Amino acid sequence: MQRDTRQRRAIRDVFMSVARPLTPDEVLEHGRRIVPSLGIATVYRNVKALVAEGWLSEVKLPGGGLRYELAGGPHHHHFLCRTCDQAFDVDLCPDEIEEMAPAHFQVESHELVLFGRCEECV
Amino acid sequence: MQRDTRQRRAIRDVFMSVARPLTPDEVLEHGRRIVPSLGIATVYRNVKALVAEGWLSEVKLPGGGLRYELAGGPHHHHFLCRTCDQAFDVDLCPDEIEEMAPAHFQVESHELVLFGRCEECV
DNA sequence: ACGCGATTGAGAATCCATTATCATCTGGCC
DNA sequence: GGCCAGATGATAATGGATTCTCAATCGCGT
Repeated sequence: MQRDTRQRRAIRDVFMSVARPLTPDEVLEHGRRIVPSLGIATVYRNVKALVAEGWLSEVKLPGGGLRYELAGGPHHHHFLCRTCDQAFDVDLCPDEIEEMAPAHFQVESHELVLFGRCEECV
Repeated sequence: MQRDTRQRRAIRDVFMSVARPLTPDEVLEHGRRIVPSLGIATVYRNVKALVAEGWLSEVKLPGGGLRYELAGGPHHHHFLCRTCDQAFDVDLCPDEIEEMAPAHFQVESHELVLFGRCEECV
């Protein structure tokens, strides 16, 4: 059966305290403040498992690789800082957004990304 | 100096006739209908050169690698078909979109992507 | 405390997109 | 037609993200 390890607990704590989409490297960096020996393979394994059990969801932003965030939250979008490459949540969403598709196209979901400089990098 | 080769002409023709963002592989596939010997390295080289001279622009969509489209067109967004993975243009754009950022964040640009099934794949 | 099977972590291996290499080919000028 | 530097194309090499391997470690039920 699945065991409750320090590493897995640390990874969950990271997502709960940081509250924004994180790359595996960011998870590693934050997680090592809790469990210094944490390895990247463990991050990938646990993130994958947490996605499978529905606790995390994948966030695909233009450009780089996948990020992950707590699943189950309300609909929202993201802001990607061009300077520090951190992603942040954006709570608003224009409601007419899915009516913009070409005729005869079926829209299933959408993603809106703002690019710029975050508060720290302005 | 730069020479006007069959391959480069074919690649330009592909973008002008297809009129949607293309991956290098899609450019190769379409280009081979014009110049069957076309190689992927030539596609990458020419696409890169066409971006450098401002004739093409890069399109970064969530997930996979880069796509390219004719530069200089009006502001627009994209639709990505989950079934055939082809990208299409979406001409509309909600105008309040860049006002959604968190306070103290500077927005420089934005990207909106609709996901679903294109006309062919419905 | 014991034992075992799940988990970890370091490094190797893999995957995929892109770029470099280099012998061959070819546009454009004479 | 002939030259030759730029261009091509097959293949190898690269780089970055992710996964695999496997010996060592460690939850957890007994």
